[in-house]
Amino acid sequence: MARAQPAFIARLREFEGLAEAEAGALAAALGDCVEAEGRTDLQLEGEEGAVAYAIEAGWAYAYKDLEDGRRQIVGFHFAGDTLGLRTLLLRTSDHAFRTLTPCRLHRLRRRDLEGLFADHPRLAAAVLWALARDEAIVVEHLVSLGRRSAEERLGHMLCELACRAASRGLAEAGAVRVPAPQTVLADALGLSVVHLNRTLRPMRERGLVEIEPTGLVVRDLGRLVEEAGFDPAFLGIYPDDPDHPDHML
Amino acid sequence: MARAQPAFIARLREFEGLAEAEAGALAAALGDCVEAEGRTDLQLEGEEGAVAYAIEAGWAYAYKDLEDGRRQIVGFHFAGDTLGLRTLLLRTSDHAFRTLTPCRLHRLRRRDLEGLFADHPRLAAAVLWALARDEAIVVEHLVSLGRRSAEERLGHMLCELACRAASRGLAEAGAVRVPAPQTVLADALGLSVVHLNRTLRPMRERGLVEIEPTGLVVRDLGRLVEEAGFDPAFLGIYPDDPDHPDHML
DNA sequence: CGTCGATTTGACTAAGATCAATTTAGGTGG
DNA sequence: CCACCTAAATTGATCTTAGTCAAATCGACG
Repeated sequence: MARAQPAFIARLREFEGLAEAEAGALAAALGDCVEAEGRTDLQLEGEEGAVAYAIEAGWAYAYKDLEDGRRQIVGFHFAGDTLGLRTLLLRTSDHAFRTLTPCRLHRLRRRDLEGLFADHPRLAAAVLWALARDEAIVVEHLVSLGRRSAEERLGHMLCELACRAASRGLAEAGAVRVPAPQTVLADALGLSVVHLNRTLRPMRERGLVEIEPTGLVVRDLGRLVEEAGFDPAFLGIYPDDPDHPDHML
Repeated sequence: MARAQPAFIARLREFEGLAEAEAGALAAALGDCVEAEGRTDLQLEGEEGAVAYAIEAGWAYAYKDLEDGRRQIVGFHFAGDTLGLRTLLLRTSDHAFRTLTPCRLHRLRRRDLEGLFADHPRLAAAVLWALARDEAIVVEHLVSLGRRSAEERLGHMLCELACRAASRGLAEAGAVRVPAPQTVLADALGLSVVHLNRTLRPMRERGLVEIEPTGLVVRDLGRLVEEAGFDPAFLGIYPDDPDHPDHML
């Protein structure tokens, strides 16, 4: 029985014209899905050595804990994204991953990945591209933390998340749900929960976002993008081109 | 006449056992060096399309300007590092590069890189590794900006730079010179120059660093690493292993 | 009904920014 | 050699942003 193509492969193919054989080999390496509960840490070490994941469904995030309990969230990931690939490549484990919602994940073992690159070299180039794109997002996040005010950071991050999610079809009725509690958003933005909450208020009053028990909902992405002065170019997304597959909302 | 191996190739080889043919092809693609003056922006577009650089000598940094003049420096780069590779791969140009000192650079054209990956697929894996390592550094920087105090940030960044520089043989008599004025350090750390200067003072008084006209000099890296609680694991450097080639100072 | 985590609000504090001089040190021209 | 210029470094005074502490509220769920 033929199965639908894994989300990670679909995303790679948007960029690199992968041959059937390559896509097939990658699909074989991805194998079956594991289920993970919401709000749990993901294991990066299995019985067979280091693993990374390709997300099939659900949201997760990468974070780093400091010794004294402070925590910085590095980025959010969902269907089509990869988790821990860098860690797998570098053989270090400098940070951790945690689910926000229940997730369906493909395991990626280092051994399999190495074999894959040896047999299908173009896959290395494709993964290289995926990694470059992830890094562009991290860099933009870094710029926000270094030089933008709380309000600007929040606006930019919500734009980034909503644009990415929308471009992968995760918008519901024109709205994008970010299934993260405020504690998590605060740790991503380098803010205290209290200050995040206060920064959020004016945005809620203007109808840009809404807080629901299941997470924050971006109600008016267009206006948010405009008010935040957000430029989605670094995402490789083209929101103004209705003919482009990434056109959203 | 045989020339010494470019620094970038030497660095790749530390990690991936590249065959002679691969190293030779990469060396051919790198070609001759360009000279760049200190304190000048690097062009990312040439007559032949987008270019990136592999640094042979000198220091440079990647930065992003915001509309209103604020600036965030993303990272510092020197011999063996690459500049603009991500931009080249993604075909976007979301930030810029500027030299600190006079630099000797190899140009890397997109066309050449694509041909290289097609002919020598293991090079794609090697570059993938280099990119992963760069990203680990960016992530650590991001954590600093989000959750560490000015003093902690400064300590960590100096450790990172000094460890990296030392591991590539850029230490002089046990000291590492970071050829950056305080304005640049401040923009990297997300601080004002005034506050950076004040944060620097206690470190100078304790003899950890020194300010000289040509830049900041890290005098006692060991103590700095200890006081900052810096863990160089994410750099892929092993300072405590005298047998390892990365052993420093 | 009670509990627990998440959210919200108020009052106060602190880290770091901003503004405004002043000093320093190299480099330049005379 | 000296006067002068400029970019960088330094210092003081004041202001703002965001953090901390503490308490109250809310909502889902057993």
